[in-house]
Amino acid sequence: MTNYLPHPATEDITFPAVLTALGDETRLAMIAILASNSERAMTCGQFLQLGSKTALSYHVAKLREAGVIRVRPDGTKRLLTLRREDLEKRFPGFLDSVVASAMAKSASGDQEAVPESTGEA
Amino acid sequence: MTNYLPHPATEDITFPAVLTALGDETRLAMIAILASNSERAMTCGQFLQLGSKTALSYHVAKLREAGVIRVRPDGTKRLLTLRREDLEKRFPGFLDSVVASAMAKSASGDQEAVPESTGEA
DNA sequence: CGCTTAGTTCAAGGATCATTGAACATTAGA
DNA sequence: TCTAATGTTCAATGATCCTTGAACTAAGCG
Repeated sequence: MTNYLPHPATEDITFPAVLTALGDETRLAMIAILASNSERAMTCGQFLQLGSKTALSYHVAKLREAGVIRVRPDGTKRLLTLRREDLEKRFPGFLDSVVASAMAKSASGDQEAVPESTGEA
Repeated sequence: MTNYLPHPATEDITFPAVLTALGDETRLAMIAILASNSERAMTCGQFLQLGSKTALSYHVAKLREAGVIRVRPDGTKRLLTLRREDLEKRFPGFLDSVVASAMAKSASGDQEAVPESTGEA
């Protein structure tokens, strides 16, 4: 199994859990960054601007447990992706409106896309 | 001033606060009921199915402080309304997607519209 | 093996949350 | 004025949240 970190099945994602997971500035910023990065997978390390390693580990777990992101081990790293399709299936239009609002807010904070690692993971 | 209960101005409504306010089953249910009631004002008492008077008072305050609902005194009652236009101005499409998902979820719970008080308060 | 990179786990701490019951305030009606 | 209806406030309680630093695990490189 490439997938030993527990993720809820699509049908087990609940709306209050997703809302709660997104109702935190750090996590909302992570989602905005992930979305603005054109859906490319990102590592926890690429979010260090938002908090300490420990704090990020905590927030990543929250987002994963709520079903908002998928976390896949890759060497010593973790690759994070938005569960866009699953969320769209379950809560149509919701993620897009969240991302739009989250990016509008963080626009004042001048959120530039994270530089690509030219090769690959 | 008809409006002594503190409400945030439209431009002061923040996205994380709104998400946090909605990330609770009771409050989400209240929003779904308010929306399903065709935007008519409702009183706290009409939500007693969802919790005690004290608990409702608490949740109503949370929703008001986050800018999700407006609360207007009317006799001994409080009239609650969704701040639909303000939210739409600030987070376009968001409320509609939330209401849609919230009603889909509570559909299993068989949420019928609250009977109208045929006369008026 | 030894070292580095990347992230996790744990315990502790302070903050906020949601619920409860008792007491209170306000408005309206008899 | 007395009483009922509708909510609010307060203090207490147990749960959950977010952050921190220290210790740890796991993978890859030389």
